[in-house]
Amino acid sequence: MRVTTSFPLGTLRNTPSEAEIISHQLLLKAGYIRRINSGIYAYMPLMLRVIEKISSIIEKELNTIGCTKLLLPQLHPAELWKKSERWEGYTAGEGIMFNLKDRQGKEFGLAPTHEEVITSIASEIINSYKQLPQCFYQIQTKFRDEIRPRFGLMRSREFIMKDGYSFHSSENDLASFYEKMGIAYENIFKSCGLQTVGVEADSGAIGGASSKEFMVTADAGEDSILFTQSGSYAANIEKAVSIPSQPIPIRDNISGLIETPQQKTILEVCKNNNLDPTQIIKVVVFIAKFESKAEIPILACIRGDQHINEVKLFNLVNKLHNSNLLNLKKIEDKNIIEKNLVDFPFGFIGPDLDNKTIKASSNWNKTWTRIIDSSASSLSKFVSGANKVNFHKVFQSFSFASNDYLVEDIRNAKKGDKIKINNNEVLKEKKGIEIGHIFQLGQKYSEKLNAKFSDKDGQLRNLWMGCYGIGVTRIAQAAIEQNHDQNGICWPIQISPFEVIIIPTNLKDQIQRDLTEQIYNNLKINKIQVLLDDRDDRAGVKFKDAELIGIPFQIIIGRDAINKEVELLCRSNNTKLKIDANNLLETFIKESKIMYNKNS
RNA sequence: CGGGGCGUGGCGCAGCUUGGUAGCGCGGGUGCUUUGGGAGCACUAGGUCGCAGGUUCGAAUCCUGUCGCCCCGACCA
Repeated sequence: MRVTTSFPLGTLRNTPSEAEIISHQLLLKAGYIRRINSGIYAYMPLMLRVIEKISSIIEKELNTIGCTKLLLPQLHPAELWKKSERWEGYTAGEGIMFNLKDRQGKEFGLAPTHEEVITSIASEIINSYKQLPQCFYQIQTKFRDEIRPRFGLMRSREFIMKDGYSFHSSENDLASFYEKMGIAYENIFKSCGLQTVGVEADSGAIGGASSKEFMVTADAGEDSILFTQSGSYAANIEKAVSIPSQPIPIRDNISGLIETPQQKTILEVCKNNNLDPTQIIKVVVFIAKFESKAEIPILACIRGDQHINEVKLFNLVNKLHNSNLLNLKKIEDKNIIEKNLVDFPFGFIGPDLDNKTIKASSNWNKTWTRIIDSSASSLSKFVSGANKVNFHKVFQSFSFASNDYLVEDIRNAKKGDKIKINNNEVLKEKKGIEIGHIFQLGQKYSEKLNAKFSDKDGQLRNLWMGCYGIGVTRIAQAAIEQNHDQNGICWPIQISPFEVIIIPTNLKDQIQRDLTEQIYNNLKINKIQVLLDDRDDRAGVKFKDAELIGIPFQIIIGRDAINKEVELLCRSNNTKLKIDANNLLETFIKESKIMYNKNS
């Protein structure tokens, strides 16, 4: 490709002010993307080549394990999503699915994901266990009405995703395919030149039993990963399980009511009464709203020095009820409290708060669902709210054993926690960018969409399903976050838009021009992906742009052209080789091979 | 949705306090010079100052409303 005739670069001298993180700034400055609207971007020619590179790496790896590529519609009829009972949750309120009506008033959604469509197709074309297993995938634009799009392609409203769906005759077969997919994912990310870590994850709104996320570690990441140094454990903070520190034993001479005027926070209570946060149980109040319109008030109790993990709590509450949980909110708003509660001692609530605090006139369920984290339930003597304004209380040998209480893990694991009692390894924390996520869905969708097959015994059974996503455009940006320097992008060669860029320093020099053409044509004939910067600009301009756009190799043709000598420069480590033009192709092939092998 | 910031040519910004009809750097075009690290000189094109009202002889500037973008959070995955 020639820059002047077929591949305008569109680089900028100044960094657009809208970009906060380095990868986003570089994508804009180097002309890879242009913003059209919040969270909506155009992929410019350079970017499209990166996307195509990543896509073909994915395709190659997935085809190897027997997956089949197809392309599904992006406009989905609401009825399909109503069958899976996700329409409400995905469109109402804070749902992420863009939706619209056609001229007849029929409802549609713009696809954020494709479980419904693929399951409905699978149910039609898969009849027998003999056709299983089967895995379909596609690479396509997804639409998500993100509450807050940010950081360019990291969280955008339109993005390119590889999504795959597998179908199995048994849970075992699903589990083993899931493992195979995990390995394929590792190969894919390695082939893209990325350093990733696989972590246990929450399966969120997609649902299902087991799920694993693949993270690119980077400070700009939106997720937190907890892991041990040895690699024995790694999980998303939303999912991570750990052992909290030992509580400090509470002193013997304390009992009964403690007057705690205006002391609404754990810290204030501790400071004024010579207590430690580990001796206190804090009670946080939530309201859970379900698709069935049911509203259930929740008391969540946890040791004072620990924090509630709302994802864990959400999943738990969701399981307790046979309707979908739409939304779980802390109760803080005065109006909501006044409308639904009576004599509510906000700031002084204990785990034994009376059900009578819920007003008869309220829409809420009239019993508190009491969920106790095990960090709290293991305390036999502790301090908590006395359910009376300005008072706390010492609970002596209080037990959470009755039916009123549910003891579960709703605690946020944190760095410094141990993962096993007899193991001194502690958790460390890093930020990560989620670029892939694999799920064992089980039969959730096949059941709702009636996708069955005949098993060996002639019985109709629900298909077992897995689903597997990779953020293609997100990989591109994450790769920049991991591979750049002060001068610009340093693409891993596997996903670079070109392998090499030719920079003639002075095109007015006939000798340089001739040598440039000769080298360019020779590389092209030999199927090297080469960009020729044939702009009649000064050398400095072309050097700067080449560094900015991050092509891994530069061939510089300059004064020594008269001696048939050129330079081969490596972008990432800045090493320069002076070579005879006749040996250039050979040397380049050798050097690029080394780089391909190093990265993957 | 709450908090903060910002909307002035393709990009980065100044001007606004104290109203007088828009400016700088980069980028673009033409010419000459220059040619291995974002060149120099000269000329030049390009802006309903986000939008709508209002105040005023006169509004980028003051007032009201509105839309949008970015960041933090909530939320979401």
